Formats: sequence, C-alpha cells, structure tokens
Amino acid sequence: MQPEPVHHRVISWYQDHARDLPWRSEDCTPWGVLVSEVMLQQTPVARVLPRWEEWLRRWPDPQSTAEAPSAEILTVWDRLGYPRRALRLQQAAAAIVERHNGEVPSTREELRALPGIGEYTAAAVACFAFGAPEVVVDTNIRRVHARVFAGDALPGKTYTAAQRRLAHRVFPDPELDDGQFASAWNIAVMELGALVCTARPPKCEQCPLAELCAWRLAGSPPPSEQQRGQAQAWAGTDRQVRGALMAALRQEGPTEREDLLAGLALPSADLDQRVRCLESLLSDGLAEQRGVQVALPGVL
DNA sequence: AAATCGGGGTG
DNA sequence: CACCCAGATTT
Repeated sequence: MQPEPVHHRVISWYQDHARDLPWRSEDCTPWGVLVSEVMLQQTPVARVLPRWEEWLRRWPDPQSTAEAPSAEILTVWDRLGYPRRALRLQQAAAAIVERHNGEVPSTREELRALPGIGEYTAAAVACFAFGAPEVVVDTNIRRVHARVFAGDALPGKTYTAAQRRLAHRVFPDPELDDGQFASAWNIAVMELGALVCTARPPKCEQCPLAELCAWRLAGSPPPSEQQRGQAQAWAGTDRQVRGALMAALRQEGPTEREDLLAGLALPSADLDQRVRCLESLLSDGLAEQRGVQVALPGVL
C-alpha cells in the first residue's frame, strides 16, 4: 500500500528505540544473520546472544560450519532447544558450499530451498542481510497486525491464509523507494512487537500507533479462548525425555546404552518411553549407536 | 490445519 | 504454574 502515517510512525519509532543487537551491526555477515535467525526460531534473544557469539567465533562462515564434527555443533548449541535446528543449520552450510560456492544466497527462493529455512527465515535473511523488500512475518509481526489492523487481542497459534493476506496488504509498496522503506518496515514492526506490543500487558502508553490501533479503539477486549494458546504440559513428555538424553550425551560423552537409559534423572519416565525417545534421537541423526555405546554423531 | 519438536524466563 | 519465545517439518 502507499506510505501512510502508520508506516512513518513505526519506522521513526524504530530509529529511536531499536536494540543494539550484534546481528544488526553493519559489519555482520549474511552468514551471521542466517545463524541468528535459525537460533531465534522459538528462542528468546537473551538466550541466543551468548550461543551466537561462540558459534560465529568458531565457525565464521558456511565452509567451517560444514566441516565441523556434528558432535561439536550440538555441544555448542547447548541447551538452546530443538537441537534438530543445529543439525539442519550445518546441513544448510553444506548446501551453501555445494550450491552457492560458500556464499549465502541472497534471494528468498534460494534461501527457502536450504534445510531448516522456512517461509519466515528465508524472507528475513533476504531482507535483513541483503535489503530485499520481502514481506517478513514472525510471531511479533502477527501480533502487531492482529491488534493494529484486525482489532484482535492476539493472533492465535497458527499462521492463517487471512493473516498472510493482511501482511501483504499493509506492506509498503516496494516500487516507491527502491524497497528501502519497505524493508525498514519489517524490522521496525518486529521490534515494536518485541518491546512494546508484547503478548502480555502491552505497553500501549509507549506505542506510536496507540491512537490508530483498532484493538485499542475497540476498548482492548481480552483474547478469546480460541486466541489463547493452550500450552502443552512439559513434565512427562517425550520432549522432556529426549532433552534429558541429549543433555546426558553432551555432558558424559559416549555412554553405554544401558547406562544412558538407566541414568536419566527422570523417575516418571518408564523404560518404554526412554527406549522410544532414544530410538527417535537415533532416527533423527541427533545420536549414533556404535556397538554398545551411544554418542553424539560425527565423532569417530 | 494440527501435531511434534526444547528449554528457560516471567507475571 | 501457565504462558510465551525472530518457526520448520511432517502428516
């Protein structure tokens, strides 16, 4: 759409209030941006920062990442969560070496074809690392759009087709400013969602859009039951058991299968669940079994 | 469209 | 203790 007050207000607000994050630095490489985006998938900025610093210090480019032992990749990943992301990030590095001569590709389509790079991350890297005017939509942006334009308290758990259409409809026209204005819109709305238009108690008194926010103008109605995501319990789940197994493999190194299964400090997990979870880790390539030993992958 | 996949910080 | 966090992949 044509530039409107909503666009100018958000971008101006960003220029005054943006956090100083290392992957936003002028001298951050596209690889640094890509690593940050993968680490930030479902993981807060504060927990990513130290892991990102160490990763880039050890593996500053796709080539070195592709050559590293997977066991080291998973150890540096530490407890960031969803360790399959770490494995896919290494697979993406290998694909970049093979298909793109070791240089992070700059188009949304090429990025989307890499392992672990979905709709959001492909658009984010193309925009933040290369300045491409792609429509970026993350959980922060979905929430801002839901409130400001749709008048809803929360966007709901799943990214719907209607929400995708809305994001495109309110995106500034890239033809106008060679895309400079359009690409600035993405990071500005995202930061507004992260700092002001937050999930719980939003700081509307600090918001540059408060006067024109549809949700606020409607009286800030509370979220419906449908909009409130039902958080699945954590204790007793396979995810907890898988996480405990991975933590043990990181800390203890190669371990006899029977000792690994018996040593888990999770009394609630019966043997069937422990075996099922270990088998799933082996199947995912997050662990390897060699004889009676189980270990992180890639170490001979 | 829904399920699965970690882990920790926070109101 | 429920809820949230710069999602991707599979079914």
